[in-house]
Amino acid sequence: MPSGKRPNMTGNGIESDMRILLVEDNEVLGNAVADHVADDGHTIDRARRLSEAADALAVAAYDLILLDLMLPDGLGIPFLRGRRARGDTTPVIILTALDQITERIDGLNAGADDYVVKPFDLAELSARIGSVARRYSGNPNPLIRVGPFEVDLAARSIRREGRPIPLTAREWVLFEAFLSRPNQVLSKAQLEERLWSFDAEVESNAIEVYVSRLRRKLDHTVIETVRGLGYKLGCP
Amino acid sequence: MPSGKRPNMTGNGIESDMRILLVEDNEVLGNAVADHVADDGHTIDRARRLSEAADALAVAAYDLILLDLMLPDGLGIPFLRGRRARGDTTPVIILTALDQITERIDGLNAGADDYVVKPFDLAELSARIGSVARRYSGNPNPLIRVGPFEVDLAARSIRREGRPIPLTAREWVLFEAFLSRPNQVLSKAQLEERLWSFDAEVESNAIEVYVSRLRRKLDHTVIETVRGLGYKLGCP
DNA sequence: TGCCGCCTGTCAGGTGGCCGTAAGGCGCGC
DNA sequence: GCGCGCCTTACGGCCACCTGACAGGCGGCA
Repeated sequence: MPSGKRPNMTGNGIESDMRILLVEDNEVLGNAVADHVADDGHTIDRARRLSEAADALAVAAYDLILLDLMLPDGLGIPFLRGRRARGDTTPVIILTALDQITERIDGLNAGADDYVVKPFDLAELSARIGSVARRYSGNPNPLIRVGPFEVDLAARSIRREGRPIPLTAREWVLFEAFLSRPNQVLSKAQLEERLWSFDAEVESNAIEVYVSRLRRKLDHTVIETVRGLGYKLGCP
Repeated sequence: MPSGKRPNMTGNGIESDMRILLVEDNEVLGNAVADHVADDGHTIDRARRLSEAADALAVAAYDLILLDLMLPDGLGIPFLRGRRARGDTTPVIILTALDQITERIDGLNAGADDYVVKPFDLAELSARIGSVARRYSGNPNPLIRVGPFEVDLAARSIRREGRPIPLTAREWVLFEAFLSRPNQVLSKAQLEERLWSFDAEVESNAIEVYVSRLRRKLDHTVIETVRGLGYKLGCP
């Protein structure tokens, strides 16, 4: 979620313009939705298959995704689940023709924020978009900037130039540890205690391995080695 | 690293930790937070009502306030707004329950720097505290000026005109030794004891070598030779 | 239920930096 | 000139660290 827009999203009912990705292969329905949403003042991009959606999401950050569940190259649910698993927290509204409870539940379980059932009233879609916007405007997770990265602690996500970087549980805890004591050297013992609580029976170079993995995923300059003492966060 | 248990070897002996005021009436949550924050190395004071908080703030300066919004003698938002109106800029992190969305937004508008939603992960709280520390870090750690150098003992870093100068472990310990006894001649025996504890026998000109290395990295005038006695820090 | 993929902790090989030593040179005092 | 203390450079050994690889575990999915 681009921070520049957040100040407008005060949750007072005043919704700012959002950048929305519409994933829908049906031309007629898609065009209608796109026009309507654009009329509402939002910026909308269009994807007609999951692969196109993935490309778009890799390039830019969106405030909301409108996701059809049946695409030419796959189903929306696994797609959504996969993105959530990788740490992407972009709000999602599901557009589904399958008026079946199980699909809806699957969708919400997979991490969707809301759904509308086709055929739907465009005014209802506007209302749902507004609802999601309001919900997230009431939850403007503060972003922390670390070098080129934007960290959202509540969402447990970290992005570089809008692109989310998936971290595993341990990797995240480690990174969090560095964030909690900026500009300070953390010894391996301190980090071990943080990662494995007190029952630390880790008798290997696990810390080194996780530091290595973090560096590979983020940037090799993010974590600085202080020989003989430990590690510290690189640039502030 | 031999022994490594000397407090002055780690550079963490100097506290760059924050003084934090926790304003929270819930005993269980408050104790948990207080313990965890203390474990992070910060100093924490406890207030259970706004009146106590006001008293504490009148007596001492704090680096950070953790503020619950529902206190027995009033709400946190007006309290915060009042302090901001009076020019107090102490960073504030709001502790709020999930269902207090509007209060959260009011809180940020009232001048809070961040918030965490109860129930929150203590590790996340640590990270947010670190974040606030970094955001407000004009000087998170006390800087010592030695001639053209800026020394940050906690971060174990030394800079010249902003450019960091990397020091090895031994070099740093040696430099620290001079810093701890400014304007005083240190004999080679004293320095050896500091560098190699008591046990290790060093039968060479190691001290001379390290002094030379330090001079090359820093400046040839930083360490003065007192022939026959030892060395002393150059600049006053 | 069984299969498969991801996470996790461990290990070993490799490497680069740090460390202590030694040796040669310089300058000061005698 | 000579001795002594100090400075500097060079070098081999060692160790902290890095990273690729792998087996076990766990959960998701068919």
